[in-house]
Amino acid sequence: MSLLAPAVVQEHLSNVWQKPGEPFNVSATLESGQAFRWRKDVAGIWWGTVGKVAFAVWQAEGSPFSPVFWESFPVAGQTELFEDFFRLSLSLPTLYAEWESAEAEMDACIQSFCGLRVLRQDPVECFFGFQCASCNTVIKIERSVRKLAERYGQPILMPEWCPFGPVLYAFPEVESLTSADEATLRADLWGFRAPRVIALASILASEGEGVLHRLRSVPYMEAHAYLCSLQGIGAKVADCICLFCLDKDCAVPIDTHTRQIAVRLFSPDSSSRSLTPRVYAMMADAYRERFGLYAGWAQQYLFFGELRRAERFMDPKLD
DNA sequence: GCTTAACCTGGACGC
DNA sequence: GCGTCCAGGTTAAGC
Repeated sequence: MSLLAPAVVQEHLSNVWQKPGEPFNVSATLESGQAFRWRKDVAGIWWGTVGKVAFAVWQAEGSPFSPVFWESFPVAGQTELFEDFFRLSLSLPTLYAEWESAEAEMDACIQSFCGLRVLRQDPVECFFGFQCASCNTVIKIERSVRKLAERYGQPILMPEWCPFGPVLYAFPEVESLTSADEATLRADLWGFRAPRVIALASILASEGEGVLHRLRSVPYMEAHAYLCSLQGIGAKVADCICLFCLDKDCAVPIDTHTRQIAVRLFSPDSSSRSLTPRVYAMMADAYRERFGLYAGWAQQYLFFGELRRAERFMDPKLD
């Protein structure tokens, strides 16, 4: 493994993030199922957008303590936004010590995904991205969300050396989605979720600008209750939104993977029980009791480990 | 309070 | 090539 950045990185990514003793694993962070529109090119550079700003990010693979090179577009050097999105002000080693003493299985996850961070995404993109997740596969979610941005989002002009085209697209404004066409969304694989997108956009638009952003400043339970009150949003999607964009670090989304983990680690007797609201709450509380205020972050490590295990089971060549 | 079926559809898998 | 099953969920009806 070489820590030497490719020529294209040295030439074009002029900003560097590195903090002694503080890990940041770019690939694990962006591959762990939190965000659906980041893509890696052949040089290993990750490309994605945060609001109306596009980023290119590179780090030597498998080296979470190595420098991270990055650039933003169209305005260069958006350090505050970069550090905010990747939550780089949060120190992980302290959390690791707490998690390892709470759960033996965390040790292997931390070894494997050291530096994985929970993102602070744009609430509108996160909200609609996880709309697409119900009864779906990650590949199809990524395709559908990307299509949505291309149809209704604002283009961001990219430099000629960007391999993903002359423009990337910002995620659409809520107002743009209120006038989206259901048949078009269905053609983009949104399926039965298509009318929900339009209906939810109308509700959010009627609530006034920034209704989702305002949830960042209310307690977790209040934000979760508001999201669950919306037609088509259940406890799992509400928890994904709370964790990945609303600063609710204790939110624990219980899906098929995190449920398997909970059964294995905390409550083997619940393996045959249906995931009713009561069982959902019980499992999420079990994570919080064990991992504390950052239970959602700990869950993300265990979730990613489970995901990787499932991928290896499907395709042994990955070993 | 729990179980079940319906909602879309691409891809994997078995035949 | 074709049929069947599954996937990061939610909802409402029936019990």
